[in-house]
Amino acid sequence: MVRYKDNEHEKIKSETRRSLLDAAIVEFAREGYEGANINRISQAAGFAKGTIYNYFDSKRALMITLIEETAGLHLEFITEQVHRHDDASRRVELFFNAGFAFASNFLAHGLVMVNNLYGPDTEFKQVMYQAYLPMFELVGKDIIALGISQGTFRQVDPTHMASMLMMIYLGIASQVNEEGKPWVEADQVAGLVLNGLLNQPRAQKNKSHV
Amino acid sequence: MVRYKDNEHEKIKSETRRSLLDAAIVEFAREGYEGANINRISQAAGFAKGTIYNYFDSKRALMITLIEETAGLHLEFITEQVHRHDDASRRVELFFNAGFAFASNFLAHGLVMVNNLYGPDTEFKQVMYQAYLPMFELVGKDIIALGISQGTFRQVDPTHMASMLMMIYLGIASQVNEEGKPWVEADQVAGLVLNGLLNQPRAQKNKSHV
Amino acid sequence: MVRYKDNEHEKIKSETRRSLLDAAIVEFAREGYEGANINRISQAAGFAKGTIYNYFDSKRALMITLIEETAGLHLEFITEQVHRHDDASRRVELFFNAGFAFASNFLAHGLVMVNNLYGPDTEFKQVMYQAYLPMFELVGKDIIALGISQGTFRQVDPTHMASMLMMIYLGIASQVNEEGKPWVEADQVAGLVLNGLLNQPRAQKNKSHV
Amino acid sequence: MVRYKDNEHEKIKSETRRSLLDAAIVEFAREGYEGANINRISQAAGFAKGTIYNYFDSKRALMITLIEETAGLHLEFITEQVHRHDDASRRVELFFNAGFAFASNFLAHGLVMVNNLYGPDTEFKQVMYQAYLPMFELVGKDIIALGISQGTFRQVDPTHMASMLMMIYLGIASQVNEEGKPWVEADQVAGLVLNGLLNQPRAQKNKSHV
DNA sequence: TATGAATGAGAGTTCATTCAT
DNA sequence: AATGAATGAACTCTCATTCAT
Repeated sequence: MVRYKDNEHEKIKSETRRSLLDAAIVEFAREGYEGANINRISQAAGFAKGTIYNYFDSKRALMITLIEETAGLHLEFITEQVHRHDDASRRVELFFNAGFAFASNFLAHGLVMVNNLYGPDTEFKQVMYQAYLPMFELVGKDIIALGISQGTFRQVDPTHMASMLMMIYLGIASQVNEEGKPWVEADQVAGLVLNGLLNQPRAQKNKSHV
Repeated sequence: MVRYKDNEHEKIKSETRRSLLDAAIVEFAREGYEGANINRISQAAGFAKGTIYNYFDSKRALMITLIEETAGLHLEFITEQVHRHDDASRRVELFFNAGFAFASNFLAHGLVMVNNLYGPDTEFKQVMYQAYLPMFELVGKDIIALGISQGTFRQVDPTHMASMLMMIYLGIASQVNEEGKPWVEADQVAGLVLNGLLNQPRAQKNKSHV
Repeated sequence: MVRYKDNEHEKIKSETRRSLLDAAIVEFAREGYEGANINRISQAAGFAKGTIYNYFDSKRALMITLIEETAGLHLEFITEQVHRHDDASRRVELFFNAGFAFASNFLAHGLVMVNNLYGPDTEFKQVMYQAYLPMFELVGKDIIALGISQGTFRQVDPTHMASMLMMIYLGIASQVNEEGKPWVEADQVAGLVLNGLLNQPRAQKNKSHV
Repeated sequence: MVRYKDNEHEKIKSETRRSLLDAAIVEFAREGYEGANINRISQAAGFAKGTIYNYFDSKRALMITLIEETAGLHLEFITEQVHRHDDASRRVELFFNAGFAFASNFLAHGLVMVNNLYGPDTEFKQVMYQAYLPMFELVGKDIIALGISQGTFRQVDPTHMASMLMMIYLGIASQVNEEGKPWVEADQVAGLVLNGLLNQPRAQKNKSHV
């Protein structure tokens, strides 16, 4: 039994896998899970129908891979930006800004996540919750609890408030138009939320627009 | 066919239609649009599978009917409660309370609406927006603009703020558990939002929890 | 809820089902279970591809139905003939004659049974054994045990000998040519077996041929 | 490519071929021809899926090779034992004993042969008959005709009786349980058959069991 | 010689929809 | 108006086979 396994094969495999995942997220975003067509994904990636099954066990497995990959990407994207400042109030703004930027830059990923979050498939929902737990923790600890300990936020329950922020974020960020623009601006939402969080609500700016 | 029978026919027809719609909303809520099974809907309503096509042109037409019907029901439910008080701040609370109550009492309807709102089907989304326009107007005029004219709310753009309130409401209210309970309370959301809206943010109550 | 279910529907259903089963046994006989094509069966029966699924849950379920139906038919066919005489020796001859006649007249049924009996599918084997139990009992009780009680057969274990007869029968009867003719004659096998069973082996007839 | 390497290549090739055949007979026995998976065979033999096509043109060709190889093995096994005695009656016993021993010792081979013998694939059946012709001849000449010339067997047609013996043997020997044990003993079958063959049927032994 | 990524024909199955009754 | 048998397009998934390395 001789093994010729070399870097060449590994490289091809990883590139093919990447193409398939990229094609899949686009298809899932456009058609939803049920409407998505596995053969179309394979062909959009430049391969024959069957190829996708060399990389993923099933349509469901493909979606689950995408959810987990996206959650990781999403977390990384947001964490990196939130941690740029140490002030909790500033972090709230960064959180919404980064979140909305993610929704804009990774339009398909965002749509797929929201489809799953609000869709009827309970397994996907479960996977979503698991995969997004770290982000809940980020918001709860590195933003809310931080703000409380810094004395700038009211004494709220961090977990509870984290849920609320996440939901507001998801609810709004997910409603983007076709270019990835949300209907409202990140700063406006951040402002609204901060007014609810701060011990000393800030002087109102931008009186004429939210 | 004699005339005195016509009314009876109309009644039977309308009862059948009602049963079908009721069965459909449950099926769509549980399975999503693509996963829903026309046959199962008919059976659940107590009819054979062909019957549904005597009342609706297609599965899509059935869903569109449901969206429009639900939007009407939803608007009526919320309008009735919001109009119980004339004070804009009080109306914000009533709006969230009524909204969450609707999500609880009309669980299936709520799930189907959210599925469509966040789902991939653009036609359904269009129909949703059209159908919910009156509710946007209710919030914009009878709550936000009212509050501004009453002097209690900041000078925000009513349309914009109405969008934001609707999205916060939908984002949160849609994430209910299986008994229809949302993760956060209507009052908490209303409090958060009011703090962002009021000229004079209220003294903070419930310091320990949100 | 009005029911128009009438004899017409029942009749159509039972005729269609019959056609499908008839087409199926032919297809299974020619192609084997794995090689058989569900769509081809439906079309051979004069229906569209999908029709078969209005009558059978799956390809497997269809095969199981056929096994059970055939076993019943087979038993009925053989029982009727075996019971024509009360003498055990005569019944041995009738058994082999009836069995070979069945293999000839129900060629496809016989091939399918033997395919399953000697094939790799354990579920089908199980179903076969269950379905053919009554025939084992027929041979054990109404032939072997009868012959012993009549004093013409040696004191053999009825169950054991029934197995042996069944296997000899199946082994031989199943090897028919394309017109349904077995390679050896029923009478010859019966003769061979009777010589092994009888207390007083018969005078040898047909000396020149087996 | 230097010459002294050729022998080594030949050896490696032949070892690889052997591994593939060994893995194949197991897979075919467990899954049947249609259910067998070429990929799984290669893997079980310790090679990648493509390797098998360096040695066999196709799945069918692989099966045909196995049939022919097994028939040779089978014949050798039985011939060797049958020829140990010169007495025809004794040879009948040896034939059944050796046959049942083969079924036990070469369980997978036996299953595959029987699958093909009773299966729907006519090409495989043809190959089987061709490959087993020498064994038919062994039985016809070295057992039946011998017994007749020795005066111990009745004047039967050797070819015909050989068919019958082969079929009884295959029919019974093929129905082994998972450890390779047939339901009835070789001696019992031999006894039954001998009683049908002998000029002077033997005194009955084992009256209580078969 | 061995590899394994890629192929694509073909399978079983589902189900919205039609229509004669 | 209600029925339910029939339809057939469309889908996911399997796997024998090819071939460049």
